[in-house]
Amino acid sequence: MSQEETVGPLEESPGYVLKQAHAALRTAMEAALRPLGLTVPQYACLELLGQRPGLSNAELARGAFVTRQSMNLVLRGLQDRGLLTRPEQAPHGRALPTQLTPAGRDQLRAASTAVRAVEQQMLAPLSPADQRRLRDHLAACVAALAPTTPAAED
Amino acid sequence: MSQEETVGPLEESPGYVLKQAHAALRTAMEAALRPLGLTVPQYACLELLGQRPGLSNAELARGAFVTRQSMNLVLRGLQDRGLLTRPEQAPHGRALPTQLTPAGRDQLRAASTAVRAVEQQMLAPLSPADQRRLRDHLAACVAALAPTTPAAED
DNA sequence: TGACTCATGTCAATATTCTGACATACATTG
DNA sequence: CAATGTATGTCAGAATATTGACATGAGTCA
Repeated sequence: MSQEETVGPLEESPGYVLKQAHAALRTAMEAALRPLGLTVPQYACLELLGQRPGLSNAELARGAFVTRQSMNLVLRGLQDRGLLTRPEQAPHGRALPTQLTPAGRDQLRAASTAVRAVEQQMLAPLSPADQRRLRDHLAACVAALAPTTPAAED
Repeated sequence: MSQEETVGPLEESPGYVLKQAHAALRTAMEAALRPLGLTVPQYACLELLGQRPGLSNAELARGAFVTRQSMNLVLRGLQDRGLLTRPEQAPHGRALPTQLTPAGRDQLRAASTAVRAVEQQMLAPLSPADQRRLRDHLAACVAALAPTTPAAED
Protein backbone atom coordinates (compact mmCIF):
# COMPACT_ATOMS: atom_id res chain seq x y z
CA MET A 1 0.00 0.00 0.00
CA SER A 2 2.36 2.71 1.18
CA GLN A 3 5.94 2.83 0.01
CA GLU A 4 7.75 3.60 3.25
CA GLU A 5 5.71 2.25 6.12
CA THR A 6 8.48 0.72 8.11
CA VAL A 7 11.85 1.92 6.92
CA GLY A 8 13.91 -1.10 7.74
CA PRO A 9 17.70 -1.03 7.85
CA LEU A 10 17.55 -1.99 4.22
CA GLU A 11 17.70 1.62 3.16
CA GLU A 12 20.79 1.97 5.28
CA SER A 13 22.68 -0.81 3.56
CA PRO A 14 25.37 0.70 1.37
CA GLY A 15 25.07 -2.13 -1.10
CA TYR A 16 21.34 -1.70 -1.46
CA VAL A 17 21.59 2.04 -1.95
CA LEU A 18 24.30 1.49 -4.51
CA LYS A 19 22.12 -0.94 -6.39
CA GLN A 20 19.23 1.47 -6.14
CA ALA A 21 21.30 4.31 -7.56
CA HIS A 22 22.55 2.12 -10.35
CA ALA A 23 19.04 1.03 -11.26
CA ALA A 24 17.77 4.60 -11.24
CA LEU A 25 20.64 5.79 -13.41
CA ARG A 26 20.21 2.94 -15.85
CA THR A 27 16.48 3.60 -16.19
CA ALA A 28 17.07 7.30 -16.74
CA MET A 29 19.78 6.59 -19.29
CA GLU A 30 17.56 4.18 -21.18
CA ALA A 31 14.86 6.81 -21.36
CA ALA A 32 17.33 9.42 -22.54
CA LEU A 33 18.91 7.18 -25.18
CA ARG A 34 15.71 5.66 -26.54
CA PRO A 35 14.88 8.65 -28.76
CA LEU A 36 18.34 8.24 -30.32
CA GLY A 37 17.78 4.58 -31.05
CA LEU A 38 20.59 3.48 -28.74
CA THR A 39 20.70 1.07 -25.86
CA VAL A 40 22.94 1.57 -22.86
CA PRO A 41 25.52 -1.02 -23.96
CA GLN A 42 25.61 0.53 -27.42
CA TYR A 43 26.18 3.95 -25.93
CA ALA A 44 28.88 2.61 -23.65
CA CYS A 45 30.62 1.17 -26.66
CA LEU A 46 30.48 4.45 -28.57
CA GLU A 47 31.66 6.42 -25.57
CA LEU A 48 34.61 4.12 -25.02
CA LEU A 49 35.59 4.36 -28.66
CA GLY A 50 35.23 8.11 -28.64
CA GLN A 51 37.59 8.42 -25.74
CA ARG A 52 40.01 5.69 -26.75
CA PRO A 53 39.90 5.02 -30.49
CA GLY A 54 41.24 1.74 -31.69
CA LEU A 55 40.05 -0.40 -28.82
CA SER A 56 39.53 -4.07 -29.62
CA ASN A 57 36.42 -6.09 -28.95
CA ALA A 58 37.86 -7.65 -25.80
CA GLU A 59 39.02 -4.31 -24.44
CA LEU A 60 35.61 -2.78 -25.09
CA ALA A 61 33.98 -5.70 -23.33
CA ARG A 62 36.08 -5.19 -20.23
CA GLY A 63 35.38 -1.46 -20.28
CA ALA A 64 31.65 -2.01 -20.52
CA PHE A 65 31.55 -4.86 -17.98
CA VAL A 66 30.14 -7.42 -20.38
CA THR A 67 31.53 -10.53 -22.01
CA ARG A 68 33.37 -10.53 -25.32
CA GLN A 69 30.46 -12.32 -26.90
CA SER A 70 27.95 -9.70 -25.86
CA MET A 71 30.18 -6.87 -26.98
CA ASN A 72 30.70 -8.62 -30.27
CA LEU A 73 26.96 -8.50 -30.93
CA VAL A 74 26.86 -4.84 -29.98
CA LEU A 75 29.75 -4.09 -32.32
CA ARG A 76 28.11 -5.88 -35.22
CA GLY A 77 24.91 -3.95 -34.72
CA LEU A 78 26.71 -0.63 -34.66
CA GLN A 79 28.85 -1.67 -37.60
CA ASP A 80 25.79 -2.58 -39.65
CA ARG A 81 24.42 0.86 -38.91
CA GLY A 82 27.61 2.43 -40.18
CA LEU A 83 28.61 3.94 -36.86
CA LEU A 84 31.98 2.23 -36.64
CA THR A 85 34.47 0.32 -38.74
CA ARG A 86 36.72 -2.63 -38.11
CA PRO A 87 39.50 -3.77 -40.42
CA GLU A 88 38.84 -7.10 -42.06
CA GLN A 89 42.31 -8.24 -41.20
CA ALA A 90 44.04 -7.80 -37.89
CA PRO A 91 47.07 -5.54 -38.21
CA HIS A 92 48.94 -7.10 -35.34
CA GLY A 93 47.56 -10.04 -33.38
CA ARG A 94 43.97 -11.12 -33.69
CA ALA A 95 42.61 -7.92 -32.20
CA LEU A 96 40.60 -5.77 -34.60
CA PRO A 97 41.03 -2.11 -33.67
CA THR A 98 37.69 -0.36 -33.92
CA GLN A 99 37.18 3.19 -35.10
CA LEU A 100 34.16 5.46 -35.08
CA THR A 101 32.89 6.71 -38.41
CA PRO A 102 31.84 10.37 -38.80
CA ALA A 103 28.25 9.19 -38.40
CA GLY A 104 29.27 7.36 -35.27
CA ARG A 105 30.90 10.48 -33.90
CA ASP A 106 27.71 12.43 -34.55
CA GLN A 107 25.61 9.81 -32.79
CA LEU A 108 28.04 9.79 -29.91
CA ARG A 109 27.89 13.55 -29.59
CA ALA A 110 24.10 13.52 -29.33
CA ALA A 111 24.07 10.56 -26.97
CA SER A 112 26.80 11.99 -24.80
CA THR A 113 24.86 15.22 -24.43
CA ALA A 114 21.74 13.34 -23.40
CA VAL A 115 23.60 11.19 -20.90
CA ARG A 116 25.45 14.15 -19.48
CA ALA A 117 22.10 15.80 -18.82
CA VAL A 118 21.00 12.73 -16.89
CA GLU A 119 24.17 12.81 -14.83
CA GLN A 120 23.64 16.48 -14.12
CA GLN A 121 20.14 15.73 -12.92
CA MET A 122 21.44 12.96 -10.73
CA LEU A 123 24.13 15.12 -9.18
CA ALA A 124 22.00 18.25 -8.94
CA PRO A 125 21.36 18.00 -5.19
CA LEU A 126 25.09 17.67 -4.51
CA SER A 127 27.59 20.50 -4.28
CA PRO A 128 30.60 20.30 -6.61
CA ALA A 129 32.73 19.31 -3.65
CA ASP A 130 30.30 16.55 -2.71
CA GLN A 131 30.21 15.40 -6.31
CA ARG A 132 33.97 14.95 -6.26
CA ARG A 133 33.73 13.22 -2.91
CA LEU A 134 31.11 10.82 -4.18
CA ARG A 135 33.21 9.95 -7.21
CA ASP A 136 36.35 9.47 -5.14
CA HIS A 137 34.57 7.37 -2.56
CA LEU A 138 33.10 5.13 -5.21
CA ALA A 139 36.51 4.77 -6.80
CA ALA A 140 37.92 3.81 -3.42
CA CYS A 141 35.22 1.18 -3.04
CA VAL A 142 36.08 -0.24 -6.45
CA ALA A 143 39.73 -0.45 -5.50
CA ALA A 144 38.87 -2.11 -2.20
CA LEU A 145 36.88 -4.79 -4.01
CA ALA A 146 39.53 -5.40 -6.66
CA PRO A 147 40.48 -9.08 -6.84
CA THR A 148 44.19 -8.33 -6.52
CA THR A 149 44.45 -6.82 -3.08
CA PRO A 150 46.07 -3.41 -3.59
CA ALA A 151 47.63 -3.36 -0.14
CA ALA A 152 48.62 -6.95 0.30
CA GLU A 153 48.84 -7.81 3.95
CA ASP A 154 51.17 -10.65 3.21
CA MET B 1 48.36 -3.66 -23.73
CA SER B 2 48.48 -1.55 -20.59
CA GLN B 3 45.35 -0.93 -18.59
CA GLU B 4 45.73 2.75 -17.81
CA GLU B 5 47.81 4.33 -20.50
CA THR B 6 45.75 7.42 -21.10
CA VAL B 7 43.34 8.01 -18.30
CA GLY B 8 40.54 9.59 -20.23
CA PRO B 9 37.76 11.55 -18.59
CA LEU B 10 35.88 8.27 -18.51
CA GLU B 11 37.18 7.53 -15.04
CA GLU B 12 35.89 10.94 -13.99
CA SER B 13 32.35 10.29 -15.16
CA PRO B 14 30.14 9.75 -12.12
CA GLY B 15 27.94 7.38 -14.06
CA TYR B 16 30.85 5.24 -15.14
CA VAL B 17 32.31 5.04 -11.65
CA LEU B 18 28.89 4.14 -10.30
CA LYS B 19 28.55 1.37 -12.85
CA GLN B 20 32.06 0.21 -12.03
CA ALA B 21 31.30 0.08 -8.32
CA HIS B 22 28.08 -1.78 -8.94
CA ALA B 23 29.82 -4.34 -11.12
CA ALA B 24 32.57 -4.85 -8.56
CA LEU B 25 30.08 -5.27 -5.76
CA ARG B 26 27.99 -7.68 -7.74
CA THR B 27 30.98 -9.81 -8.66
CA ALA B 28 32.15 -9.89 -5.05
CA MET B 29 28.67 -10.78 -3.84
CA GLU B 30 28.37 -13.59 -6.36
CA ALA B 31 31.65 -15.02 -5.17
CA ALA B 32 30.58 -14.74 -1.54
CA LEU B 33 27.16 -16.30 -2.13
CA ARG B 34 28.26 -19.11 -4.44
CA PRO B 35 29.44 -21.37 -1.58
CA LEU B 36 25.97 -21.01 -0.07
CA GLY B 37 24.27 -22.00 -3.30
CA LEU B 38 22.57 -18.65 -3.67
CA THR B 39 22.49 -16.16 -6.49
CA VAL B 40 22.29 -12.43 -5.92
CA PRO B 41 18.57 -12.17 -6.78
CA GLN B 42 17.83 -15.08 -4.47
CA TYR B 43 19.73 -13.43 -1.66
CA ALA B 44 17.97 -10.14 -2.29
CA CYS B 45 14.67 -11.92 -2.02
CA LEU B 46 15.59 -13.56 1.26
CA GLU B 47 16.94 -10.32 2.69
CA LEU B 48 13.79 -8.44 1.78
CA LEU B 49 11.64 -11.10 3.36
CA GLY B 50 13.79 -11.16 6.46
CA GLN B 51 13.35 -7.47 6.95
CA ARG B 52 9.74 -7.21 5.87
CA PRO B 53 7.92 -10.52 6.25
CA GLY B 54 4.75 -11.00 4.25
CA LEU B 55 5.82 -9.14 1.14
CA SER B 56 4.07 -10.18 -2.06
CA ASN B 57 5.71 -11.18 -5.29
CA ALA B 58 5.18 -7.77 -6.88
CA GLU B 59 6.52 -5.96 -3.84
CA LEU B 60 9.59 -8.16 -3.77
CA ALA B 61 10.13 -7.52 -7.46
CA ARG B 62 10.09 -3.77 -6.96
CA GLY B 63 12.42 -4.07 -4.00
CA ALA B 64 14.90 -6.14 -5.96
CA PHE B 65 14.62 -4.05 -9.15
CA VAL B 66 13.45 -6.89 -11.33
CA THR B 67 10.17 -7.71 -13.03
CA ARG B 68 7.38 -9.67 -11.39
CA GLN B 69 8.05 -12.54 -13.77
CA SER B 70 11.68 -12.81 -12.78
CA MET B 71 10.91 -12.61 -9.09
CA ASN B 72 8.25 -15.25 -9.54
CA LEU B 73 10.86 -17.68 -10.82
CA VAL B 74 13.15 -16.81 -7.93
CA LEU B 75 10.34 -17.38 -5.46
CA ARG B 76 9.49 -20.75 -6.93
CA GLY B 77 13.08 -21.86 -6.73
CA LEU B 78 13.37 -20.83 -3.11
CA GLN B 79 10.00 -22.35 -2.33
CA ASP B 80 11.02 -25.67 -3.87
CA ARG B 81 14.08 -25.62 -1.66
CA GLY B 82 11.90 -25.10 1.37
CA LEU B 83 13.28 -21.69 2.24
CA LEU B 84 9.96 -19.88 2.11
CA THR B 85 6.25 -20.51 2.03
CA ARG B 86 3.32 -18.93 0.26
CA PRO B 87 -0.31 -19.57 1.03
CA GLU B 88 -2.15 -21.39 -1.71
CA GLN B 89 -4.97 -18.94 -1.48
CA ALA B 90 -4.68 -15.20 -1.23
CA PRO B 91 -6.01 -13.92 2.10
CA HIS B 92 -6.97 -10.51 0.80
CA GLY B 93 -6.54 -9.57 -2.86
CA ARG B 94 -4.50 -11.63 -5.23
CA ALA B 95 -1.25 -10.97 -3.42
CA LEU B 96 0.33 -13.99 -1.78
CA PRO B 97 2.19 -12.90 1.35
CA THR B 98 5.50 -14.73 1.52
CA GLN B 99 7.13 -15.94 4.72
CA LEU B 100 10.56 -17.36 5.43
CA THR B 101 10.76 -20.85 6.85
CA PRO B 102 13.20 -21.61 9.68
CA ALA B 103 15.51 -23.09 7.06
CA GLY B 104 15.15 -19.89 5.06
CA ARG B 105 16.04 -17.84 8.10
CA ASP B 106 19.15 -19.93 8.61
CA GLN B 107 20.18 -19.51 5.00
CA LEU B 108 19.54 -15.80 5.25
CA ARG B 109 21.65 -15.50 8.35
CA ALA B 110 24.63 -17.17 6.66
CA ALA B 111 24.17 -15.20 3.46
CA SER B 112 23.73 -11.93 5.27
CA THR B 113 26.95 -12.48 7.14
CA ALA B 114 28.82 -13.18 3.93
CA VAL B 115 27.38 -10.15 2.18
CA ARG B 116 28.05 -7.92 5.14
CA ALA B 117 31.69 -8.97 4.98
CA VAL B 118 31.80 -7.91 1.35
CA GLU B 119 30.30 -4.55 2.21
CA GLN B 120 32.82 -4.12 4.98
CA GLN B 121 35.61 -4.83 2.53
CA MET B 122 34.15 -2.35 0.08
CA LEU B 123 33.84 0.39 2.68
CA ALA B 124 37.13 -0.39 4.43
CA PRO B 125 39.05 2.54 2.94
CA LEU B 126 36.34 4.99 4.06
CA SER B 127 35.94 6.50 7.50
CA PRO B 128 32.59 5.98 9.22
CA ALA B 129 31.72 9.58 8.45
CA ASP B 130 32.57 9.10 4.80
CA GLN B 131 30.56 5.90 4.73
CA ARG B 132 27.53 7.81 5.91
CA ARG B 133 28.26 10.56 3.41
CA LEU B 134 28.51 8.08 0.57
CA ARG B 135 25.22 6.49 1.51
CA ASP B 136 23.45 9.83 1.86
CA HIS B 137 24.85 11.13 -1.41
CA LEU B 138 23.73 8.04 -3.27
CA ALA B 139 20.29 8.35 -1.73
CA ALA B 140 20.17 11.96 -2.85
CA CYS B 141 21.07 10.88 -6.38
CA VAL B 142 18.28 8.32 -6.34
CA ALA B 143 15.81 10.95 -5.26
CA ALA B 144 17.02 13.33 -7.94
CA LEU B 145 16.44 10.71 -10.62
CA ALA B 146 13.00 9.73 -9.35
CA PRO B 147 10.40 9.82 -12.13
CA THR B 148 8.11 12.11 -10.17
CA THR B 149 10.08 15.31 -10.10
CA PRO B 150 10.49 16.20 -6.42
CA ALA B 151 10.85 19.91 -7.13
CA ALA B 152 8.55 20.37 -10.07
CA GLU B 153 9.58 23.40 -12.10
CA ASP B 154 6.15 23.68 -13.60
C1' DT C 1 63.62 -24.35 -34.14
C1' DG C 2 59.78 -26.27 -31.44
C1' DA C 3 56.73 -26.50 -27.44
C1' DC C 4 54.27 -23.83 -24.34
C1' DT C 5 51.40 -20.02 -22.70
C1' DC C 6 48.37 -16.26 -23.28
C1' DA C 7 44.99 -13.29 -25.53
C1' DT C 8 41.70 -12.63 -29.08
C1' DG C 9 37.65 -13.54 -32.15
C1' DT C 10 33.99 -16.57 -33.05
C1' DC C 11 30.61 -20.43 -32.88
C1' DA C 12 27.11 -23.14 -30.43
C1' DA C 13 24.12 -24.09 -26.55
C1' DT C 14 22.23 -22.80 -22.37
C1' DA C 15 20.21 -19.38 -18.84
C1' DT C 16 18.27 -15.57 -17.61
C1' DT C 17 15.52 -11.71 -18.23
C1' DC C 18 12.26 -8.84 -20.30
C1' DT C 19 7.98 -7.45 -23.17
C1' DG C 20 3.30 -8.33 -24.10
C1' DA C 21 -0.86 -10.18 -22.72
C1' DC C 22 -4.71 -11.98 -19.99
C1' DA C 23 -7.80 -13.32 -15.98
C1' DT C 24 -8.72 -12.34 -11.28
C1' DA C 25 -9.66 -9.52 -7.01
C1' DC C 26 -10.38 -5.33 -4.68
C1' DA C 27 -11.41 -0.25 -4.41
C1' DT C 28 -13.72 3.67 -6.26
C1' DT C 29 -17.36 6.18 -8.41
C1' DG C 30 -21.61 7.15 -10.68
C1' DC D 1 -25.85 -1.91 -7.52
C1' DA D 2 -23.01 -1.68 -11.89
C1' DA D 3 -18.95 0.19 -14.32
C1' DT D 4 -14.45 1.58 -14.20
C1' DG D 5 -9.65 1.62 -12.65
C1' DT D 6 -5.77 -0.32 -10.33
C1' DA D 7 -2.92 -4.06 -8.77
C1' DT D 8 -1.60 -8.76 -8.71
C1' DG D 9 -0.27 -13.46 -10.41
C1' DT D 10 0.65 -16.07 -14.37
C1' DC D 11 1.43 -17.72 -19.19
C1' DA D 12 3.84 -17.51 -23.68
C1' DG D 13 7.22 -15.60 -26.79
C1' DA D 14 11.25 -12.93 -27.85
C1' DA D 15 15.40 -10.73 -26.78
C1' DT D 16 19.50 -10.64 -24.30
C1' DA D 17 23.52 -12.32 -21.85
C1' DT D 18 26.14 -15.91 -20.29
C1' DT D 19 29.01 -20.34 -20.08
C1' DG D 20 31.77 -23.50 -22.63
C1' DA D 21 34.57 -24.49 -26.37
C1' DC D 22 37.69 -24.04 -30.30
C1' DA D 23 41.07 -22.12 -33.86
C1' DT D 24 44.25 -18.45 -34.72
C1' DG D 25 48.15 -15.27 -33.90
C1' DA D 26 51.93 -13.59 -30.96
C1' DG D 27 55.27 -13.83 -27.37
C1' DT D 28 58.40 -16.79 -24.31
C1' DC D 29 61.73 -20.08 -23.27
C1' DA D 30 64.29 -24.33 -23.54
